[in-house]
Amino acid sequence: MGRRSDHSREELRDMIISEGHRQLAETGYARFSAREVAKRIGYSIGTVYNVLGSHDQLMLAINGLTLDRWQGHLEARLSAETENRLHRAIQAYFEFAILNRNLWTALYDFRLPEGEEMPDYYQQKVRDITQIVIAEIATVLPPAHADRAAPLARSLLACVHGHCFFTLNGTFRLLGETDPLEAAYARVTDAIAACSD
Amino acid sequence: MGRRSDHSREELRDMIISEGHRQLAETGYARFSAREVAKRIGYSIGTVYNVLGSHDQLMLAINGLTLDRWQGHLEARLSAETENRLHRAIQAYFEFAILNRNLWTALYDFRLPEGEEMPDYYQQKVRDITQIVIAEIATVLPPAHADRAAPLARSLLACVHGHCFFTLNGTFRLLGETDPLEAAYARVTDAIAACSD
DNA sequence: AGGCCAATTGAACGTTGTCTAATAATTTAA
DNA sequence: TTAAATTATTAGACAACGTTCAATTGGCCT
Repeated sequence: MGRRSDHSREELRDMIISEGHRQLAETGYARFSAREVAKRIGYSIGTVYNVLGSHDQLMLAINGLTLDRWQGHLEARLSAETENRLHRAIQAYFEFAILNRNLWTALYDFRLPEGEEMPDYYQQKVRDITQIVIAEIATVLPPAHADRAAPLARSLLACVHGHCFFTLNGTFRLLGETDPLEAAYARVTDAIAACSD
Repeated sequence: MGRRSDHSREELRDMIISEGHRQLAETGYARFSAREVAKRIGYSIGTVYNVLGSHDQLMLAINGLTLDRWQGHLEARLSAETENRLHRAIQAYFEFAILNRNLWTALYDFRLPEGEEMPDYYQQKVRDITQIVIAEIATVLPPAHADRAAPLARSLLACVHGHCFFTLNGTFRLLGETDPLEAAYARVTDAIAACSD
């Protein structure tokens, strides 16, 4: 067959990515397959490669979509919340990861070959999410220490990430930790207290 | 051919695991292949499967070896260190991960299928490493708060893990963080200070 | 109508994990 | 010392994967 009028190239790209997103959520990164995506949307494997370029670029696009959803989730949970916004943010972090286990895990399972950098559009998404956290940290820090907000936010992001990661990969269950969210929140309040001496 | 007298079953198992370990260190988890391991030790792929059982069990055994090395590295760096042992421990954590990037990363890239638990021998190795950290935390905590050592150690392990993870996967570089080790150490001292109020 | 060109295909290739029937060597039994 | 049982090892088969690409299809323009 040749040109098909029912989908533009742009629409087809979106179809592939969103079907891939759906499939990744179901099967997880290890069992994800571009062939299966092609089959499900009724196109051949060749078309997927013509439109997306490679497995890596497909994964990048899918993970990018996950980042969008994650940011949306975070903003939704944070909107109209006036007190304890930091606790709410950490809760939203965990919530998204647990509700979208396969998608969230794939963000870190997938890596470009050594030496290759993430494309700009992807890097920007990561920075955007980080910026939300920086802003939240800035509001709870004394104005005199406003310059500490960015490095502190990066560090606390890593800290919360670690707690979330150990929750999902079973390490915390193995070690007998029963309330990882509160543990993460405790580390955040400790750090802010230390910075507000 | 049949039985070969030059290697006992036990020796062959060790050969496979240590050659797999070597190959994992070189190529990383994504490109690791049991077939290649077989080729390098001069046995066929079938033998590897007869001795190890499956790709998953081979990975488990290899990651178990990595955990052994990690614990050894940590103990070596900590031995005969009398002051600032906690700082030294975090440094050793980062050092091992950076020096053995592919091996360390594979500890978290590899996961058993959903629902399957890590075997006991593997869980015990994780607990053993954790116990070292618990002991270190206990020594810097006021005796009155000795019961906080275990949960605090778990949480700080997750925190340091997050910093190390973001260092190796490029997130920290992306965000402009230049000294992740000291950031992690700051979080640890903050937590201990808060617990020693 | 005829030709151009973008879109699409599916077969081909090399690689992977996994399984299994066949084979070879060793140990045990007669 | 043979014969039988046991164990170790192999290589080929299978399905699935990512990737490439020559061939083909069908809409568009002149």
